[in-house]
Amino acid sequence: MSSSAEKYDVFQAIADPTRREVLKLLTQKELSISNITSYFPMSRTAVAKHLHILSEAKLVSGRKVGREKLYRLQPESLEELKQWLSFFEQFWNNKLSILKHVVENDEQAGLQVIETECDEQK
Amino acid sequence: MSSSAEKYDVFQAIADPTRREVLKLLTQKELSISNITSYFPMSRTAVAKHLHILSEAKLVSGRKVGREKLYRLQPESLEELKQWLSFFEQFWNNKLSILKHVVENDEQAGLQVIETECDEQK
DNA sequence: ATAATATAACACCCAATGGTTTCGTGTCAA
DNA sequence: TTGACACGAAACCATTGGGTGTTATATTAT
Repeated sequence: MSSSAEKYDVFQAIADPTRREVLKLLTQKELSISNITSYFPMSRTAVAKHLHILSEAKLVSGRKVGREKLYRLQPESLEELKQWLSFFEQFWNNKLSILKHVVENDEQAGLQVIETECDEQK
Repeated sequence: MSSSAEKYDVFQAIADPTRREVLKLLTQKELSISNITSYFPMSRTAVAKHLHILSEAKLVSGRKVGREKLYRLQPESLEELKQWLSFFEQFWNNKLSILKHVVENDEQAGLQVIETECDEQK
């Protein structure tokens, strides 16, 4: 690891529950690696690796303060995720309205009904 | 019964570029496995595995039609991702002021509280 | 200076991932 | 019925990821 090229993008970075929890922690304030480690049942080295991955994805940034390294959130990088999501938003709003229609007419099976119901081909 | 013990959640499902591409394809219309495979430089089995993962994450659903299995997008599951994202949204434009505010008033322990707490722009 | 602390840098292990191929089964069409 | 097609399941393999521990280095405190 420790490659110069970035192997991790935002999508991979947030795929891990531990890393998502770290991000949540960092919304509070800057934290050192050891400090963050105290919240998790794993070694400091493991947490440092997670932080390195988050750092590659530009979701956090670390600055050296004395002998500690303080990490802080860099939430702007989540913009990429938001934009990716917005592409699908139109589709699932559409789906939800259809779902509502289905539920109104037949309200037993819910989500599973839809897959045999609406099939608009382009 | 909301199923149980799913190996793959939404976050892991979208971590893979191939799977994201599959989702994009499925926004157009239902597609069979072989049809989807034609878009990728990998075997049909590999694509089927990706589809299985997407299915576990409830991002797609498949129905058998004759000897084909047609997959369709199930974008409602992206709602979970959207909600996760919305938690951080409040931080990435005015993160400095909020961060300062949080540090001054309260320390940790309130991770879950914060999402209902500070949603006002300063 | 010395000791204690915090992080970095490695080497190593195990499990999971992502791909392959092969084989079997059910389905559609001559 | 026969054969091509679409899929599923399983075995298999290479690579990577996340975990461990150990050691090294730099900073702070005494």
